[in-house]
Amino acid sequence: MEKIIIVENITEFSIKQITESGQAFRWEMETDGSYTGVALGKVINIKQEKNKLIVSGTDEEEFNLIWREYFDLNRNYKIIIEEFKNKDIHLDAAVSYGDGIRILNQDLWEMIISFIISGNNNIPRIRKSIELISENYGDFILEKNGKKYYSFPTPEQLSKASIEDLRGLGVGYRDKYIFETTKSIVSNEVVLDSLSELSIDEGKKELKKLMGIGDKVAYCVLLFACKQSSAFPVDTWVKKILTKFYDFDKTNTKEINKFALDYFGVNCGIAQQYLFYYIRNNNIEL
DNA sequence: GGCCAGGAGAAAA
DNA sequence: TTTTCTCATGGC
Repeated sequence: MEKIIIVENITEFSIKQITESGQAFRWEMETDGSYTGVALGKVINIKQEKNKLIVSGTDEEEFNLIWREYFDLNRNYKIIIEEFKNKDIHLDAAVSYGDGIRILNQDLWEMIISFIISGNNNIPRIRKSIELISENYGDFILEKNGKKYYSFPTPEQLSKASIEDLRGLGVGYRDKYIFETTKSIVSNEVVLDSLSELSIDEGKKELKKLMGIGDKVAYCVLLFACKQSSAFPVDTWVKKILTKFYDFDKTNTKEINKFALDYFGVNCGIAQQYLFYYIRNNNIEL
């Protein structure tokens, strides 16, 4: 019998918006409107009814210990959103459209590989590759409704894959990046344990030692796995946002980050997520 | 059939 | 130091 708990009084939270906003790749909507996700080596299902969550696959103790932090429920979004709403009409619209988005606190290693795959790629194909990697190199967790779920492999598990093996999973030319990065982690050439304690600049510098990680991917990793809400990833969509909404067309990463921090504030990474989701899902005049 | 996708590395300027 | 070219792949 599966464990089911009910969590009440959850505000500024939409499981749909959170899992469909392009920050996580292993959540899927079920036919009943609930969402099943694989994260932290576990499988959980969440059905949301306004401010109430019906969560299966965990218990209260584990929810408070792990999932509360994963869903960033310890952060007060009311204050952040209020500040964004008063910033300008674009961010106001983006925040309204993305109502309920929170920045997940995901596994560092999984984010590194996931966003290496994301480069010059599209979200459905990124999801597909991550799924295949998990099926082939992760651990079997459980079977539910005829579907088997696998954890994301550890660096040691993934190190068993050759470049050719990885190419077979649809990652394209990123096969070498994944192979080399995995090797760097397994050999302790780059140590992930204390990465979250570094400053944002030091963290980026460390991450960029890994093959396949540049400024954009490093900021995604820092934002989605290291609680660096000032990390401001700039992809093709955010570039459009900056030029069209903010008349800012500089391409230098340092200058962009200075602008983002000065204008949006210390939570510019969170602003970025609302804007990204907004422009990506609306055909706004470009 | 060219263009695009949550870019990065290597070569060239 | 900054710009340009190339990379694998599926969807349109």
